Amino acid sequence: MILTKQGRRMFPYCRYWITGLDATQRYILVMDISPVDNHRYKWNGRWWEPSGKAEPHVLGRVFIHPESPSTGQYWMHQPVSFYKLKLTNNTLDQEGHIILHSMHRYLPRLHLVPADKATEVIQLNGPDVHTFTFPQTEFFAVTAYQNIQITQLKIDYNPFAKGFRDDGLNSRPQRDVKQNSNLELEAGDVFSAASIRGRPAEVDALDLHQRSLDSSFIGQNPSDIDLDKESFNAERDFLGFLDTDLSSGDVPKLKQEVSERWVNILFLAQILVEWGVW
DNA sequence: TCTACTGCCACCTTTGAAACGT
DNA sequence: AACGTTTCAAAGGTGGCAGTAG
Repeated sequence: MILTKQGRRMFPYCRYWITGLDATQRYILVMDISPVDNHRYKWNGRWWEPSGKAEPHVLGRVFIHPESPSTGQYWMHQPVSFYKLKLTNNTLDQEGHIILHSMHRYLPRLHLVPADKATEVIQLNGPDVHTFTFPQTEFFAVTAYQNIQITQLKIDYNPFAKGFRDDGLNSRPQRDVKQNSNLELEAGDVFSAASIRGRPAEVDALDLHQRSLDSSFIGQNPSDIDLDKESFNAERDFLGFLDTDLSSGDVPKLKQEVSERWVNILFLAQILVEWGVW
């Protein structure tokens, strides 16, 4: 994820499906981001490797979902998006963005706080607060991209970066493509590796894109979409989020089953792993 | 000298107000 | 007058790149 002084949105952002809440109970949804370990990292051209001790983490910065507090019924009737969350490396930030350090490794955390238990200071480690983390959402914070494949992935799927696509006027100069011709081979390897895992050998980027578009709204009927004021078109939604299911009974717990949509995200995560960037 | 960071830029999407048509 | 659609400009988000700092 890119950090800037004025704050930069996460992309892909986190979006959660929540079920099993008490429909009438009001909840506050809070997201924060915690360091995964105590290392600073560097990119050696192929993978991230530890490079010294981590900077002290800036505590106390969280993102409270703007629609909090809302009832369990409200949170469950649509996916909950955190696309407005912004990251910064400015330790003097006054905007309330989440402060992270560049070249460090982080994991987003979702906290479910019963509203009637909430005081002016939300205690995220309180007994009634349920915290969820998903290893798939781990990321490295940087101020400039280290890996051209991640850059290209974001350009391809972030609608705000459309101007940098190959068919755009501001596309990456051809010389870069030539310089990185070895990356094309690696990308080919990725899809070969994908086919080994049960995907058809003919799968290509376009196909992958289409498959994901097709499944972007699986399980979401038209009324769901109408109800979702933050609903986006399929292209914007594709890869625009790290989509995650939560489920709960009396006590929330992780949903074991995975939807086809989630499989898509996992598949893409797998690609990034193949690339050596996750 | 090298690496990470910063500020500015062009290009894009989103959003909301104004203009227009029914 | 009320409502719906279209247009347009401003705001905001994006990565690239050159310069700067350590």
